[in-house]
Amino acid sequence: MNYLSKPATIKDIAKALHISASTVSRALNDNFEVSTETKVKVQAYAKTVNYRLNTAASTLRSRRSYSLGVMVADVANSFFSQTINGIESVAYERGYNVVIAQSHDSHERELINIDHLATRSVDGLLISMSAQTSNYEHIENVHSTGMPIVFFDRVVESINTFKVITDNFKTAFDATEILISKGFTRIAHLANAPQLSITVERLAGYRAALEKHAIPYDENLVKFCPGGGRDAVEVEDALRSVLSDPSGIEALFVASDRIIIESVRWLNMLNHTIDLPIIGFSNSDVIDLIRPKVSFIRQSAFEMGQVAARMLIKLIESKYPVYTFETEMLGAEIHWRD
Amino acid sequence: MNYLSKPATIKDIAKALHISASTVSRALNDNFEVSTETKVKVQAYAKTVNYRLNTAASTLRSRRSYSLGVMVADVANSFFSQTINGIESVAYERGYNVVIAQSHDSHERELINIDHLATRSVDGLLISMSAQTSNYEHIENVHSTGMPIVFFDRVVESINTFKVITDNFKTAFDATEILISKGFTRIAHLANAPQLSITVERLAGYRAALEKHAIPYDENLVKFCPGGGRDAVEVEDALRSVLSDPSGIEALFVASDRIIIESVRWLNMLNHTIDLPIIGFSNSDVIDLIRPKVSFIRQSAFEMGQVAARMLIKLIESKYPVYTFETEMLGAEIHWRD
DNA sequence: GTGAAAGCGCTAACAC
DNA sequence: GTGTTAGCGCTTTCAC
Repeated sequence: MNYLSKPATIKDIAKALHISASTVSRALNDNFEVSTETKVKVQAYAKTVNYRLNTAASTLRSRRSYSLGVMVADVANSFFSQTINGIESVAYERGYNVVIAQSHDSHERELINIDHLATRSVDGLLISMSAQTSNYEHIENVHSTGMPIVFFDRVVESINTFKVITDNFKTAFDATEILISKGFTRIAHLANAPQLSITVERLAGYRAALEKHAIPYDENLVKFCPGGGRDAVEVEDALRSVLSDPSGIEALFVASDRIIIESVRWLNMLNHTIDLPIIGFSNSDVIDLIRPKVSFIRQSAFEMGQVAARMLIKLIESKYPVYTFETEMLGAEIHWRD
Repeated sequence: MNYLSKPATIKDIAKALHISASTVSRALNDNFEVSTETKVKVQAYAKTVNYRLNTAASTLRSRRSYSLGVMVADVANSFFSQTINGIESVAYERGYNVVIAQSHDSHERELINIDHLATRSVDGLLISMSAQTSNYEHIENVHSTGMPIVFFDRVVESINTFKVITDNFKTAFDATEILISKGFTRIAHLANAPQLSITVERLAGYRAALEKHAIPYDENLVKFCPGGGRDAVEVEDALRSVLSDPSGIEALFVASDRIIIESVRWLNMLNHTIDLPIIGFSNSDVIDLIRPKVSFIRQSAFEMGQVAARMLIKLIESKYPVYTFETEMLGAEIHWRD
């Protein structure tokens, strides 16, 4: 317990073992040029003195930090926490750390955090956009410095890089069609913030399904929640609006977890006077315990994290500049509950 | 869009402005010795060239990273995500970054992550122990290097530093007493992993309440979940065991969010043949929507994060070694639901 | 297979 | 109020 003793450095080890600092560095990095003998000796000694790499020095010199920055709206959101777990699983396996930041769907917070992450010497960035962002200058800024970026879930069309998304169009289409197959035609759609890529895609899927079945699209049945459902009042307003539609509604298609929760909460407050089939996007692990029952669409969040992390590491480790970028689409599972 | 151009350094700015690098550094750090004139000039120019501090260099030189490491079991756990938000709110205000790592309640993962965090040059650590940890050598190791540490929620008694906890004894006592006041005497207790501080404290509160009301303590009604409820089977086994008690049980006191969820899920699978009042610790924001209804104990998670962060920053910024440490206790709210 | 030397970008003592 | 200088701990050529 040598309290407050300065951590041992490579130099210390070199001195103690009567070899050069460069050899110690090589031995610790398992460099093939070093003899097994010295490697073992160095590594053993390093352990006894509780040696810890000074990442700052290493990063400064090698220009590699072996850490990935992740930017999500909220870690409390099940979808994102699952994505993070996917990212971590790949990152750790490949020798990378993960640094997480939250935008809380605020453009300002996102701006600051992207900047923090970028300056905090990460080797690359995994980004899912905040609901309140419609100006992408801050992203373009770091991207233009050569920082590798991969978007997931909520992407920016105009920035040319790797992206991983759910097949939102198809999934929303299928979900809407299920409602139609149950005989519902007056289907309200509670959407997320209008500028999000996922919002646009899901709405398009919903519209396409209506169209296919010759159900007229009624814009009064579509309500956006600019705060992403973060504000209970906006959800309440949206719900109230579609529920008071003169022609009535028969079912509800909800584009996000948080909006589902607030909708259900509000419906519960009305003491179950309204019986409305609900289907929506949710990766919550307790959605099955919530009453009234909601049917849900589960995205492949963990897998999305994995794919995104693999893309990013590929980008980081590429010896040559990458000019061709792919967008990978993942499927989702629809769980219908009567 | 000078694509792939190397980021500007302090030297570049110095050269362009015909001043020295140190003045630039001072100007960027808003040092009082620098004239307002040069400050403005430097900061303006820095902005035009999109200057970003190289944290690695800064940290290496100043031995300060202005970032706090946080170690929790799971960011998906509402209690922890709320704590993290509290930590962030204080950290940002005081100019610190937050780096989050998850143990997933695995001792091995915790070991690796503590090491990563420590080497990732954070100025201090906020730690909530994993459920599966009973050997604290890895913590003692980093602590002995002089790394400031603050424990929150799940603390290690034997390590002498600042700690923030919920008053688990009192809260568990009160909750148990509520059940008793409703006329229940056969109250089962589903506990978290036995080595966690919170488990011990909550169990003690439960016992004390029984004792006060002269209800005999029956160890058959107390079941631990070593995995912290991470494994549905362990919860199922625990439940099955107390439910099959020959003398029967009348109510359930559950010590953790995850264990509540798994309990409710299992009870639901039995098709509501069992009607059992449940009270438990939960910071979930959807606990009110779950059926059957559960009464819940809400900890001051956000506040706990704030207090812990303040303590840590105090520790970090202290000019002199700190020898007297406090443990702060926070209250919790009990929400009874009929 | 190992060593010597240079330097990453920044900060902070010291000088004036 | 500003400049000079040294060096944080590490990696990586270039020698041999």
